[in-house]
Amino acid sequence: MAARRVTITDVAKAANVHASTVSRVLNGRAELSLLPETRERVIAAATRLGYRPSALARGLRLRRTFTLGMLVPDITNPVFPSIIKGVEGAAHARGYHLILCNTDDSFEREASYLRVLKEWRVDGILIASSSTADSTIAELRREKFPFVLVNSASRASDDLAVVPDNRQGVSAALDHLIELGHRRIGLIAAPQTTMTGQERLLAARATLRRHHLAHEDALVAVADSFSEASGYSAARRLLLDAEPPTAIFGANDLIALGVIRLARELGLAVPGDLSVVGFNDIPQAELFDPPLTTVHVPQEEMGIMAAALLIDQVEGRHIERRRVVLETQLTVRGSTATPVAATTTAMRSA
Amino acid sequence: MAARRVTITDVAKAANVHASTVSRVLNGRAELSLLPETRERVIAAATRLGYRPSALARGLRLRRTFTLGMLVPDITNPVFPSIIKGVEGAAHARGYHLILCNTDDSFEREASYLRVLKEWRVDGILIASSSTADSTIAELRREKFPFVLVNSASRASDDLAVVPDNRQGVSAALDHLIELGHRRIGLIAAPQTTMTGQERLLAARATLRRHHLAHEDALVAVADSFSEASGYSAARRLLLDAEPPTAIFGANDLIALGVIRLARELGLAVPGDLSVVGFNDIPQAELFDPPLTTVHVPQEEMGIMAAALLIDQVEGRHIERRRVVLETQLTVRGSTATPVAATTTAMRSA
DNA sequence: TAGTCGAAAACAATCGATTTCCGCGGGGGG
DNA sequence: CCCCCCGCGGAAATCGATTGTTTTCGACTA
Repeated sequence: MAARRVTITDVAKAANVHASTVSRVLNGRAELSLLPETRERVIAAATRLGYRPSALARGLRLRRTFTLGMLVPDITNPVFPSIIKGVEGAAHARGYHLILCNTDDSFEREASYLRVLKEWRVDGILIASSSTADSTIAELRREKFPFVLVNSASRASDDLAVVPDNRQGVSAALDHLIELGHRRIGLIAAPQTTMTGQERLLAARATLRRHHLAHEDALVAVADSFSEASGYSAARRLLLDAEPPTAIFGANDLIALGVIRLARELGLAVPGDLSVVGFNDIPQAELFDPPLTTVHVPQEEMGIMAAALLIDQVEGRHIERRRVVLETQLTVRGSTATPVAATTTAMRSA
Repeated sequence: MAARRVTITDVAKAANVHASTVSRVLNGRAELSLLPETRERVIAAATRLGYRPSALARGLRLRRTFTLGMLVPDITNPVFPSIIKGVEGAAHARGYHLILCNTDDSFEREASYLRVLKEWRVDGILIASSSTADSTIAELRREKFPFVLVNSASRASDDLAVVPDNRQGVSAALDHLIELGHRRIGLIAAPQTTMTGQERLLAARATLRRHHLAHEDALVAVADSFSEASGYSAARRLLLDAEPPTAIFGANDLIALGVIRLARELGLAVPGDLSVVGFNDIPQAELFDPPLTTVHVPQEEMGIMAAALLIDQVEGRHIERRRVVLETQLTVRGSTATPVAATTTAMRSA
């Protein structure tokens, strides 16, 4: 291995002072009385030796690490990189960095990582992992460990959270479909073990009810996960039905893409035979075939705000809103259109 | 804050032994002589108190952290999540975890993060950041700090690296275009400050030369980055030319998507008027409009192998191949076709 | 000239673990 | 009967920083 790392004592020796003096020079507040001459000598020695303080030792002593942990369920879901980017940027700007943990939608890995993060004494934790067991969160809450939920809130409304306005988004998506003339609208919900999954399904049902539309069980399928594959297989249950829907709302974009893939395989034209709407507006959504109509969520901003909220809490700053709800906006692209049946009807009646 | 953390001394007191004994019980090798009775007492106390050792203290003492750092240039580029997932999984399986750093293609952030990672005494570093300054790598090399390059190798062939076979991939892509009948093939290279950029451009030129095809400057544009936006603006320089190419090879998928976006805006049909090939085969590549013909790179596997290589090095295991080159495979989808001109010519000659 | 004050820097405790070195007591061999 | 060795586990040093407390020393005052 390389030559022994340079420690504070090495610098002290080189500058002919005591280690504590080095520490004071390097990060003491300005009002500390130190001879300018000493200060310079220390700084010179430190730079000459290329001294870098050990984050481990400092963290141990300070009981602070300036590090945040982040739990993400599946980093290959394109929403998350955007969120992470936001978090990372905001954290960096405020002098923190990030330990990222991919939980792969597994409770065990989530629990395991949470333990690891605590062992590392991260100053706070961001949880984007929507399936997070309530018990896990409850434990954090009980321990008063700083944490913020991103992209999915907990039932206990007092937890810090940054979320998209699911209700508004879902409602806009379905309003759009209905306005286009769709009456048989299929829903592919996300796992009901997740708050996001529950909220979006609830909102969808409410919207349909508001429009006095049927929302029979035959029109609802629950995907196993937020992935394209799950969307694909859940879509089977709707599209192979005797009376399939003319439009499908997927609880997120990947699910919607899964639907589109199946539709294509079945020879259904999208949006000709089937309209599809997603949720999130992942990057490149407009380059898909067809360009995806979806509910836009300000992903990077969500990350930025979550990091800010967490750091505010960590630093004991006053927090105004404990739950930040970000507005969403329906982005209409090419995957939705007037249903064929409706067109025919309209033409007949004309 | 919560009640004081449980330390090893607390456990020791509870079990009526000395702290050193607790340490021995909890992670002493089996051959250590300890009364089974003591062992049980300690374990009971530890679980009862919910003892979790401080990674900070342990790392300080052990001079090992079982943590890897990873530098990524742009996490929103869909190749990276796949690679990261591989790295993360492999690391986790071997008892390591990951600090992920998004450098945003900035030298400064890269340097800054590298410093941070060393301060944290990570056991090794994975560098996927293709633009990494040579000086940075040289420093790591000089310090004998364990590191592995992922997805892009350094010129110094002795560095550990896991890379796709750029030459083979690029050549397959261009062979394909040529076989389809394309003669004016445009190249959109990636930044020539990156090894990946250089290698792919070099390989492309070599392939064209092999086929005795022109590769005039008018047919080559260099993108500023590996992003869709850069691909888009670089494509301008080729497609707005008096005699535009009938096919374009983009140095990665995002660049290719940028080309497609521009083509669409210009009213060019892809692949009708313009064939496009990318590199990497990012997730969802087949769902784009048109489905992207691209060179498949085993991304997750690349991550897995890189992590394995790094950990092997960290643990002092013997390393067989210092540079792992993974095979690529051209995946033909919908974005490439016979050029219109060629068709016409063929028909004429028929 | 002794005493006081204050600035500057050294000393030492501490964070929480690991590990080397010892001490104690008992059993076996000489 | 004494000594040695071994099994068990305690004491203390160590990793590298930070920070409250002392010490030192020069200047100033009475």
